[in-house]
Amino acid sequence: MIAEIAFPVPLRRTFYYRVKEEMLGAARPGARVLASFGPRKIIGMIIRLHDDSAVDLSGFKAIKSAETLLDSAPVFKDDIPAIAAWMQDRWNAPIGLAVENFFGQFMAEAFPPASASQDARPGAFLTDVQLPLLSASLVDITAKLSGFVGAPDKTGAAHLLVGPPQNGRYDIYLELVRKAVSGGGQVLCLVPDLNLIAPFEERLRTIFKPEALALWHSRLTPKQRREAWHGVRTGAVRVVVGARSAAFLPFKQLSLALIDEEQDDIYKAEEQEPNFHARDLVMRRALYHGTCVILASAAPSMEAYAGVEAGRFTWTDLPRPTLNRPKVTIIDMQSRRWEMISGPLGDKIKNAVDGKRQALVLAGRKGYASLAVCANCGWIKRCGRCRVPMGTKKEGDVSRFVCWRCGRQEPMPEVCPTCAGKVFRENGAGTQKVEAYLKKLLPGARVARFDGDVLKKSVKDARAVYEEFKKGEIDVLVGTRLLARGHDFPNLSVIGVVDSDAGLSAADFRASEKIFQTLFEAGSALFETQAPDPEFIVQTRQPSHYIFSVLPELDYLKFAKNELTARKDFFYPPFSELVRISFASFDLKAMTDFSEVVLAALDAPAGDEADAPTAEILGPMTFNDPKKTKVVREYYLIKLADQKSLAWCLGRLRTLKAPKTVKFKITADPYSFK
DNA sequence: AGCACGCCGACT
DNA sequence: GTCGGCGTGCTC
Repeated sequence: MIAEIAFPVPLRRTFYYRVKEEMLGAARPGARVLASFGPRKIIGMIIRLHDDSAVDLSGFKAIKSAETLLDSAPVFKDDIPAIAAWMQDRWNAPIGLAVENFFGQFMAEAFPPASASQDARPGAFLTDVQLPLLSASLVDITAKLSGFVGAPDKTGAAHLLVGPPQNGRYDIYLELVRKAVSGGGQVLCLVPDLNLIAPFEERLRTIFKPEALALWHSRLTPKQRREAWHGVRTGAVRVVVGARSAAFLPFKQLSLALIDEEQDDIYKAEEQEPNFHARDLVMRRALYHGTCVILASAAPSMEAYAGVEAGRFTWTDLPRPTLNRPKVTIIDMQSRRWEMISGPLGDKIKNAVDGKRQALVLAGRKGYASLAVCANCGWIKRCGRCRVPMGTKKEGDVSRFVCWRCGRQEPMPEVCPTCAGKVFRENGAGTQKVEAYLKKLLPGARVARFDGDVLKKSVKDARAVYEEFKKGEIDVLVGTRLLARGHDFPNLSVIGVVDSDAGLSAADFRASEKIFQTLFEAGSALFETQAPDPEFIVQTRQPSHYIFSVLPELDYLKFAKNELTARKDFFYPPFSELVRISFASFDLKAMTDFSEVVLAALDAPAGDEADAPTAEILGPMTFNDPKKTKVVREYYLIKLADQKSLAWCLGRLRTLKAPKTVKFKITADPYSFK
């Protein structure tokens, strides 16, 4: 018997080992084995087993034998070999690293199989505390979704719960989680970031005993990590609230997976191998657990929405008050190049304050300005490390340069180093600059700021600012996108967005989606306000962008239908699978020569490979690396019809090795286009 | 990723 | 003459 083994190394391939006689009975795909790998001994996972005759072993000097078997019984309910292979086909994740992510620090540990007795009494995990009665508007919604939890399917369905986080979303979560656990299963609650874990856990803690509840995120101590992981494995833990890496936990029997803010692209792990998308991974795992997946969002991703259009997913609306539909105004900033707060927006804020109402102003970024230019000679300060233009921030009366990329700070010189000019023009509006401007514009008004810097300085102070605004002790609050999502301020009458198109990159096919989502979430806060005639004012330098033609109605469905049609017409996800291949080199010719080789490899000549899919190729997009001016870069986007073609394409690309002078990177399902 | 092998610079 | 820098290559 021959075993194909994946090792925790960044290689997209398996290795052949002989299975020893005494191991024959117990060796099976999914079992971990110790084997000598080059000069060392490491733990890998059996991915497949073959009869000796079925494998061509010529061309190998020797075939080693796997030494010891760690697992006599499966650790995971899921088919990990299949999932890891799929992660390699889908995200170009090295198969062995994909496997390793499921075990984490416990990869080399052997554990006794979980006993069956531990999950005998689901009631034992609940406290005696009863959930408060649901408000009438939530009863039907909860009943509908509960039905899915009780009758999970195996078709890969998901259920969308659509609406802003305040309107009872958490009340529904609690009901569903309780129902799932009462039915004898486990629950995974995935949240986008660390600070959403605590409030969620707090609410769960009222109905679950502490030992039945676990948190999972990057800042756990080793001890907490161990307890949570083994608790999930043995079934002692019934509910996990975690960030995206919780998608890999060894659930014994998952009966509900809840993905909060499903549209957040933080769920795509792109910076580190193995790359994966937590939402898609959980949905794949759900197939093995027969789990009900709930995707919650105020503005669902196009992937989720497409599932609804195709009839694969269901859609449930949260109640949404419609009496206070805000008036939306788009302000064209092209002719107002030097204005930060346009006249109309300034007037509305002033009116709001005069009428004892409140205003929220969202700026594109924290800090003061995004760019400082010498007014005399045009000199621009650049970061010594990153080569990107530096922004400025103020501490008291002292201005400093800050790099937006690496955070490095430098003192601002008295005079321009090239022309000795004394005046710097500071372009681009950060929260500090907007705050300063509004304080001048509205003498007497109470203006405050809430952004990452305030939060970093003191969480308590930031909290206080937030509470003061909520209580009406602050008239105008200036903040970043941090403030856009899911708040209710009853006396809010105006929301202004200063640089709404700051993130509208032409290269990113998801740019419209992202901008609509943030603006929609921000605008939605006005649906909740008690103030009459709320106004949502959005400044942009690209008013002709189609996003601003659908924004005024603040109608997600209208946007989604539009956007989905555009995606279909231009053959973008979710209608195609995307691969980005990027090249970087000091040597332009070597780079272009190699990229030609790569493109030729995808363009399978007729007869050479009959089953080669057709790929639509976009590019090259060429640019200089701002970090190192001598490096040239380019990338292509490859669009493929389905996951099978995607797997073929990645397999083909993997066989190509770049010359030493050229850096070559493959990104499957890319989310960032900087 | 590790780990070995290998080929050039500064040391007891 | 040797210790050790990290470039390159390999793992069934």
